[in-house]
Amino acid sequence: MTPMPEEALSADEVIAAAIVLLDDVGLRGFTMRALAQRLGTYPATIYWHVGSRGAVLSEVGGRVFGDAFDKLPDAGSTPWDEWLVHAARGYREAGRAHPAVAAWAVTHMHSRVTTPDWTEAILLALSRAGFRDEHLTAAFNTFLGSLVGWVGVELIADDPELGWDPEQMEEGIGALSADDYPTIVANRDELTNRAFSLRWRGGGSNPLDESFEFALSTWIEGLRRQLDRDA
Amino acid sequence: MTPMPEEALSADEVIAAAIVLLDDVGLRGFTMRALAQRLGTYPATIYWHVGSRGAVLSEVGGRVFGDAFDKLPDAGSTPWDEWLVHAARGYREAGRAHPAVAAWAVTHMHSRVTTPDWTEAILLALSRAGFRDEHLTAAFNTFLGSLVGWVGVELIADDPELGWDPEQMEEGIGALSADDYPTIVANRDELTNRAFSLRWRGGGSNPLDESFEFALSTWIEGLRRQLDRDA
DNA sequence: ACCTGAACACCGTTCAAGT
DNA sequence: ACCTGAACACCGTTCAAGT
Repeated sequence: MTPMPEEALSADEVIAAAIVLLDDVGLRGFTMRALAQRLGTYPATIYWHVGSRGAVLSEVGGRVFGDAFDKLPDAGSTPWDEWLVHAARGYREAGRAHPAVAAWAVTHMHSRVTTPDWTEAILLALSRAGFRDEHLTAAFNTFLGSLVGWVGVELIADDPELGWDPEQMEEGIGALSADDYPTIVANRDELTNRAFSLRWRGGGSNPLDESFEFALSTWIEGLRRQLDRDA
Repeated sequence: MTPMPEEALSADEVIAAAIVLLDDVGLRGFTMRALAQRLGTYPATIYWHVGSRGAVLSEVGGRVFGDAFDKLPDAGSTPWDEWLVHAARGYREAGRAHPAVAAWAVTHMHSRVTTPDWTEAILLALSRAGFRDEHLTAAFNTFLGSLVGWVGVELIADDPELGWDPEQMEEGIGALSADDYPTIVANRDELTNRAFSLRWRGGGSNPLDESFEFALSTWIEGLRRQLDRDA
């Protein structure tokens, strides 16, 4: 398990340990000191091999979503809508396996995290669908932003420190009056812990599979409609 | 500007100062000490009036998006699709006015931030559109997750500390080969700083208006198609 | 009720020094 | 080239004490 103590540490080992640490303690507990300790070394060693905390997280994101990309079918030979479904599910599965990474990725989506491979493949799929020029850009941003954003929202950590007091939330939802909030009250059982903003368990322990599949087909049907409109 | 030194501080004043501080220094620079200093008091005073840093941010989110909600038309008398357009633009405008708050909201979307008012109104609009029971939940999550997530992705801070090295990114995009990344290269000028993952300027200074409107109509057309399918 | 001032237990990051 | 050990300049939060 632990690397041979005689061997020099490698950047790859740092990234791998960072992923495990993030899974164990979340974004908040992910400190350079904790990471160094797990590797049996000192914080400055991390800086030497990878760089700052942000650099480590970027590399982690690249690794996690890069691996997910490698499992996808070929965007050039799969029907575009089918490929987008595979891509979205693949992104979400990678996120679900490492929720802290997915949460971080929402607010740090640049080319080191969403790699050129992802970018090219999504653009290729949308291009094969028929999107061109500024419509290609818009369709790309629509798909990627909706996907990365939605999954980030779903995978909120259920960390009471961050403002989720389960009892208080349940009580708050229960106290909403039918006069002021008729639609919520009429659907309370259905919505509780299933609707964003009416749940107190994050997507890690409480995945919203049905909603995700619904959202995914909404995005793709919507994109299809945009093609019809331009044609 | 500054409150009378004789007057006791109020929670409202703390929230108001917090919003200004967040606008000035971003999420990273938003510390309890800095907030206390701006109010001419001590960190413990913040704790007495509002609570922890997370509590302050929750209240800030509630205020920012609560004010945005108050400007929306009535969800019960506006056509559902039209109302969703207003709601989405209102949310995004509030986010653009306070990007740090929007970025925080993505990973902290619970009932104190996305208030019951928002939840009720969106549910009402979707209910009037024809969504029922589990389809109502799914449509709600689709709309809110896509919206909050997309805007959060758009409004990434352009903070070089966080991994955006402009020169390095521009160089990286320029170095992509046409063999490996034909679609990116063919559309490079169109995509650079306009496509998520190929930009190095966040949505605060570089808004992606066209893509947002495209995304919004994609979501709504997609939802319409879901209704057709069930009917 | 409201605030002060200090303290506790941490952080990320840098750097001189070692091997 | 790779790592140690310590230091710097911060954090969020708590708490006894004041008024």
